[in-house]
Amino acid sequence: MPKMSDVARLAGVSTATVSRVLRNPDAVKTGTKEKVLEAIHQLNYQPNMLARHFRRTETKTILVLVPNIINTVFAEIVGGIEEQASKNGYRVLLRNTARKLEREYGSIEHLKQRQVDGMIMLSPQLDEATLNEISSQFPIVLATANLETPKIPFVSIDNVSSSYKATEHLIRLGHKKVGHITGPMDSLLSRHRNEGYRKALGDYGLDIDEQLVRRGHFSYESGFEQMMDMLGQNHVPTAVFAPSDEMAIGIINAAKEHQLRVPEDLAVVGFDNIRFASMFNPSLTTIAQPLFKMGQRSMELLLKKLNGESISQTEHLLPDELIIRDSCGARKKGKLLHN
Amino acid sequence: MPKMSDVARLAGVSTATVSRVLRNPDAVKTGTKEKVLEAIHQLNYQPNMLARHFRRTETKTILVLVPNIINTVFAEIVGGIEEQASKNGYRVLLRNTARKLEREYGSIEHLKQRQVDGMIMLSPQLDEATLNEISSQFPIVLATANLETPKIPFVSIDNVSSSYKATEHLIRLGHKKVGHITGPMDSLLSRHRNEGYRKALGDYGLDIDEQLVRRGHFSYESGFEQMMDMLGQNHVPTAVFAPSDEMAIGIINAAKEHQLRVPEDLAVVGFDNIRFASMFNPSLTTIAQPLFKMGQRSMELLLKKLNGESISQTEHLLPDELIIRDSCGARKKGKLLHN
DNA sequence: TCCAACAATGTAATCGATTACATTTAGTGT
DNA sequence: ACACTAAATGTAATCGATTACATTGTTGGA
Repeated sequence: MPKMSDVARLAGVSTATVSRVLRNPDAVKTGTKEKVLEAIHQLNYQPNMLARHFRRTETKTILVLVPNIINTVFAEIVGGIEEQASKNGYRVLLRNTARKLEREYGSIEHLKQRQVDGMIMLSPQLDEATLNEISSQFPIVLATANLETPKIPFVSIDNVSSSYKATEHLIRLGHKKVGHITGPMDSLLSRHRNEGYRKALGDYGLDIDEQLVRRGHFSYESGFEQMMDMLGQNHVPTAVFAPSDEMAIGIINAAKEHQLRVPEDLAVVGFDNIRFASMFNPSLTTIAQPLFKMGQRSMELLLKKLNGESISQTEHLLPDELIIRDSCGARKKGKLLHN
Repeated sequence: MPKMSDVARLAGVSTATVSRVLRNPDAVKTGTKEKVLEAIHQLNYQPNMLARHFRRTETKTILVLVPNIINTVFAEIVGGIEEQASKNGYRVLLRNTARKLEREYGSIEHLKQRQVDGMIMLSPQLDEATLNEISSQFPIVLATANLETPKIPFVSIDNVSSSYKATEHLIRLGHKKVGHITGPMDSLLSRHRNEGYRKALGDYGLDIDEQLVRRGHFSYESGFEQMMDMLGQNHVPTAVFAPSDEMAIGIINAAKEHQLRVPEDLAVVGFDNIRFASMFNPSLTTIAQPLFKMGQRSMELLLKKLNGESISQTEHLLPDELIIRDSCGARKKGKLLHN
């Protein structure tokens, strides 16, 4: 494996000049440059990246922390990040936290040791104080995370307004008893989606019936179980808003177990617009998050930080969209009733 | 940021000793070791990994090449790889090839430049000669890939026997007209699944009706379209084997479009046992691949290579399983008809 | 023609951990 | 107590690219 000094010798110049040809070509005369490039070509020289990274204290690598890579929502964001990263000469280190707090802490070590230049955290669980602390020392960006007091750049959608929109849609279809199964309430994201739901009911003069609000945790299972339980009572909703598509599917399957037709007997709106939302039966009305774009944007922001550019805003809310399909009952034989 | 020489000074020893305490503690007297550890603690010293990696020409990082991270099948394998890697002090670099051959070639550069210690390729598209060439120079392992002439360790399931099993299951349920929509035929994996299907029909004395065999490419869309087309003909199967669950769902939806009931009018068996297989309606009978385990195993094999251990076998076929649910008609009211 | 000013190139120190080799210390057997 | 081996520690070179600073070359203007 030839090194820079070999190239220098062959080209009859110093290593400094070779280095300049590589990293700052304008500082070298054309003739010299050609000699060097020719030597590089002849020897098939590749710079030793480990040496470069060591010397420059940079890695051209970023860390992406994912709660669970198997979740398509995260996988899609990671896809966006990776695309934008590799387009800009950065590599992506993937780390699964399995939602364990200690693994999030562990990643800080990685930054401290300069093993990566920056980090993007998807749905971090660390508290804001800790996150701010990290952010003051290292370039980080958050994705799918909202902050109470935003000091760190983050990319998200407006979870309150999107949930409002979803709930409103059900209300405008004539539903008075709109239920909601929440995500885990220690997550601000879940609280926001809950807030949007409540706001919509309030704005339309509907009382919030706490019996129709259950706590879940985004999963199919929690949607199914909570809905089974709710339908076991004699007090039952005619529509439900779920903060994830998986949950919505669980809810629909629970309804089917109870011989209810969806959307006729129970209208359902989900969240995320995962790939299967359109394949399911009935196809899911849902809020589409621009996941891939969110990933790209997160990386763009991180790149700015890495290049020392200032980021004016911290909140980066991308537009979401209510996608109307069959699970809400707004479409009859391909025709839309409203919206 | 304190460095090793700072620790050495504080502990009153040489850097060599500090280095030994860190990497080869048995070579240092207990007393000295304690002094050094105390100094490390006092200074909150963290070794500079970039320096270490440079000096040792190793990165403790492996590259994982994925055709498409958004595909849950790959995401799950990556999950297994990541788990096993981080357990062993390795980090995982993720690279999406987007099924582009040039990106697979690009990854070889990464290896050449010693930016990673090894690589795991998921469903590589490179030809075997090229793969062998890479493998002779660098530690690599393949996952979800079968090889015609196996010289490189790879982890897979036996795609022929699993497809045989799936098809046989349909035949034993009484079906004579069993169709198949294939994956892309430039992939050995697809050809193997096709082979298993044909073998089963042959073994049970059924002729292969080429009108019932269509070419697709694993996707929902291709399943839907091919099935729509097939059902448009007057020559129609009573059962279909699909080489992916996504495709199976597409097939079922196409059947529904044609007012066919599944499994009564058309029995369907899928492949992969993705998360949604059990949530779909009807729930999918499918071949379960141990994806997470396949990821783990791939990493285990790579670790062996990285540690210079010899790997006796190249073929590592993990057990798959036929999961019987509702889409094949073998279960009636919770009871199994056979198997 | 000569010198100032700048461009181009070279010299050598540097990044921080590792490790071959040298030296010192401890331990063993007679 | 002595010689000798083994254990413990130290010294200093090394990995390869980068870059501050030094030196040489070039150009334009008087």
